[in-house]
Amino acid sequence: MKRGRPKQFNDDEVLALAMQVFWRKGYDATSLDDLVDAMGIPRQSLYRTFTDKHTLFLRALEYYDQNVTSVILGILSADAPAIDNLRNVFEAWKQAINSPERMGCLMVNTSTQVPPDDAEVIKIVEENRKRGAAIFEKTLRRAQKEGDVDATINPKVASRTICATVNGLLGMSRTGASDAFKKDVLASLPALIGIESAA
Amino acid sequence: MKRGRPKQFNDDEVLALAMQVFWRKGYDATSLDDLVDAMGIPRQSLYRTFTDKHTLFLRALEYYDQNVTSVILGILSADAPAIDNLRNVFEAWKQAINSPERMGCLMVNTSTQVPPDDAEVIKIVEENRKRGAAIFEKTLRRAQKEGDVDATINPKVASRTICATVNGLLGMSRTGASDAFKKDVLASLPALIGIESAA
DNA sequence: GCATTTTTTGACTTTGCAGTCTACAAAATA
DNA sequence: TATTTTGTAGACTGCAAAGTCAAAAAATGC
Repeated sequence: MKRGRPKQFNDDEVLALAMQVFWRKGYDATSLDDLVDAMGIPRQSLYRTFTDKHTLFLRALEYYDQNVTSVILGILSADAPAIDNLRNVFEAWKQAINSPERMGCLMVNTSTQVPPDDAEVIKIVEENRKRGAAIFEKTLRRAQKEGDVDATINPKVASRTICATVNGLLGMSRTGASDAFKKDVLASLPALIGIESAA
Repeated sequence: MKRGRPKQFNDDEVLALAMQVFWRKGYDATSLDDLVDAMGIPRQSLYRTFTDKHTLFLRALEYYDQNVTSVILGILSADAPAIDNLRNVFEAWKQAINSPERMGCLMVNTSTQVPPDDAEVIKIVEENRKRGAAIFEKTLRRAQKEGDVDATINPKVASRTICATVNGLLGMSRTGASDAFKKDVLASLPALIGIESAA
């Protein structure tokens, strides 16, 4: 049997809190005091559980991938007509871009913040993006097969373009792009895959 | 006549060097030693001339606006058929996005790096973006008047969408988006204003 | 030449950070 | 109840960073 005092916190719960801080402030601007305050655990417990700041950041990126990005991927992979999944993901992006916290996307933020020599972080960010674009493309191909999207659309080009556009808008949403600006860009996404805008 | 020992450097020249460092590394990751090394001036001269790190950053953003962004605006404002200006600006973006230094755009980088409460920086970034989108839109309207762009294109929506897409791609170019990815997205920009891709 | 003004120079101070140490508390087993 | 294990608490350390100071250097004006 396991002996000793049990932890008074749940690793995933406090990791989610750390992720929030990194998301809002970025890696460099986040101090250990910020993390300790937000996570609500003693500094020593943080080090015992997560090794150090950089390792905690890697864990936070993984957590984001598995708990935030995965929602998007789940929408795209839903057992429904592909066209519905595409429309739903547009709606989900709209929510993220219009969220009042204006935090953007942790992966997008990190991609312009990471130093060029931090291979571990770059790898996570790149894989996250590639996977997102790939699943969007796959869903788009299915929508074409199901006859809901024009077959002349190039699914790889369209998914990459949409990925870039959404990335850009997520970045801009942090510095207060206007509602009109965001609305215009969001409304033009459906046209990129040759379908009518919902609104 | 002016008295005292003359400066051994030119303010704008060293400001350009400081801008390069901020552009490559970002504000937080840039130390004063980095700046002093790159600018090639004594630390005290830096403080005398530019007050402090944050003020120097503001000056660097302004310098970027007036010397880098302005090139883009100049292309769009050239005394030539608007359609030519639009095609030329697509080409200029292509150059920036494919530049081997992979620095992206200082304004795009800053928009995901700036803390939410730094109103001065946010204002400069936002104005830079607004002005860019506005001049693109103006040129697009002129191209429509000149009969080279389909009149059914909504110039405001199209310019905003292109702005978001280019922003996204500039951000991605820092973490090594593939050449194929960048090429696909760049090639789909002309379609957003209803014209054929050059390549 | 000498006083005055401004820049240079490099050492200095201060601050804030990541990470560590130590003493103690709590909870589980025996 | 003693023992073991782990957690908590917060002071501490070392370092790198931003920013300062005072003396020397280089120019001008009297």
